[in-house]
Amino acid sequence: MNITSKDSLITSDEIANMFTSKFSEVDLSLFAASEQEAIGVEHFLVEPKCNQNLLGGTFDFEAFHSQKFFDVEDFSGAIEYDEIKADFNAVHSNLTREAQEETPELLEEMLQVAGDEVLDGKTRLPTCEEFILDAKPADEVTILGHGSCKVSCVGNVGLGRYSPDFHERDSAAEISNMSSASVPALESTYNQNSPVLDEMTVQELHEAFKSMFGRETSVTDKQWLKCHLLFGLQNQVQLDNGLNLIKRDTTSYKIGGKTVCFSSCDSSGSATGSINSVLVDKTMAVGWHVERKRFAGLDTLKTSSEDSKIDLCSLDGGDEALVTQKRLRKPPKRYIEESMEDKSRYCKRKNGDCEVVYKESREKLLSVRSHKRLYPKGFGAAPMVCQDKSFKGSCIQVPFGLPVEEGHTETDSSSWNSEDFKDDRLSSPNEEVDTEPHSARSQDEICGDGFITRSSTQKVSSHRKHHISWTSSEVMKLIEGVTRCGVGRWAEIKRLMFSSSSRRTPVDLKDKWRNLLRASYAQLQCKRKVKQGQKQVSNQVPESVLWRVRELSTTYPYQRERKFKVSCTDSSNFSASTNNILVPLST
DNA sequence: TTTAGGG
DNA sequence: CCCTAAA
Repeated sequence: MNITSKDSLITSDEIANMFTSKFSEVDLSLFAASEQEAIGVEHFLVEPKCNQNLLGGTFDFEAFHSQKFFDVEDFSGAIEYDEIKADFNAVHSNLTREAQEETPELLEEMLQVAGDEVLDGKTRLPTCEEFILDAKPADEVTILGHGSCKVSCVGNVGLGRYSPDFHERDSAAEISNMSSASVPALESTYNQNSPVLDEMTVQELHEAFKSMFGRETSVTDKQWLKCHLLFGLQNQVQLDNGLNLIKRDTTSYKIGGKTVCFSSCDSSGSATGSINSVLVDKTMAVGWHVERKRFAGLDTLKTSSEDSKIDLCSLDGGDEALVTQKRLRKPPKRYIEESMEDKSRYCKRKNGDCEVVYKESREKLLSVRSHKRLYPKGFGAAPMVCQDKSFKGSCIQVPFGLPVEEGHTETDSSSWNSEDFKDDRLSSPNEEVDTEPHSARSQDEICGDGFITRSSTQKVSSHRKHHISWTSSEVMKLIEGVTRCGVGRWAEIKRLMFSSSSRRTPVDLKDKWRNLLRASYAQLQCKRKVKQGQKQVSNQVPESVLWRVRELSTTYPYQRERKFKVSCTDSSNFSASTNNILVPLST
């Protein structure tokens, strides 16, 4: 069942529209704060009934799947990162057709979450958004908008449980999980609530609410307060646990002399899921399933190609929060990894450099959205990454430049010295500091395991290779390899000449060759300009070697660098270059 | 997986 | 040296 009509195709732009203008027109009360919190309460409290109806058998994903009411593959496949192309109409019709007798309205409502009917939906939307918006100060609401709220909802509520599966496009599994596993937990947890919260008076709950969300509330409904507090608490757990940024066994809140603890199972176990689900509106099942797919990357940090990025930067006090959706270049994996372990706590604003101070509660709520913070490509030299507090810092800034390589000194020309380059073992005595155990003298094998020793000295999980200077022997081997195999056959050269060296990859060889070529060319330039005062820039590599490089480059010209070569020096008397095309000397 | 090329 | 695209 793969009827993807144009009507059901919702682009992100449309969603944005729907969530700003139209949606707010439909029901502004959803975004209201204190005075209308009652609405939130109402919606919130209504949910269980609705859920029971839905989940009591009427709406069963498993059944749907098995009965082929819609094709799960198509369903998941259609929901791509930037576009939601799911065939909601088809789903909708099937669902309603099937279950109309029982709770047609509820189904209707539920499906509107995902379908485009959401635009004119008179019925209320699931309370997840309402809830979160409701829990925020009013001044943020308009800025945040609906889409970001979605993210928060998704990120906070559901991801932890499913994160391990995100990379698999196995919607069937997820869906069946949803119908079978998470729902019972959800129901029970919801009804049980926290005993600690039960004991608390309304005043204490108010206090707790204030400390958690940073504002007062006029609502005196205990249940409502408890729900909100639970939500906040589970946010804590979620952040600490589900996102795996930091592992903590318990998350505790000091509330009016009482301490509410939430234990969190490590590594996103199912228990987390139950906690997560406490406040999830079950009618969101369809809706946020879709959304979740869309923002899957938020949780795992496993960046998959280019997906919708939630660009958020919360400013001091949270008086404004910019939420933009951008399509940006994905940051290098290393960048992310280094970000994760960076201890820096500073986050610079785009235009300034004020340190960001989050309010606790807001930070928790927002940070999930900012979890996958990306930087614009041309953003300057200091992209920023806002992370949640689990990092011990609101934001971290990772310099774009390469990490400073401590303790390594360039080998400079000493490796070549006046000696010929055959004395590779003598070369660059400072090189083996972290690489080659030169005691093992043999010219080829020295490279064999140096890498291992280096890895132990590296920062954990930083896959950045330290700069390893090329030794004269390596250069010679490279040249030899090029001589034999030709330029471009780096893998072969690697196999032939560097088989024992785990630290030089074919790409390295390629890069080195490119550098050599440049060096040789630069040398030519310098030479031609007979500026005696000019120090030989390329003194790292003996001229003879560069000559050889040039020779080879004429023999095996790079298409691209062809314009370099030959030029002067009568192109040597290198006999082998019989068939080389001597490019006429430019200028 | 390898290669080329940009950064 | 890293990253990505293309093959």
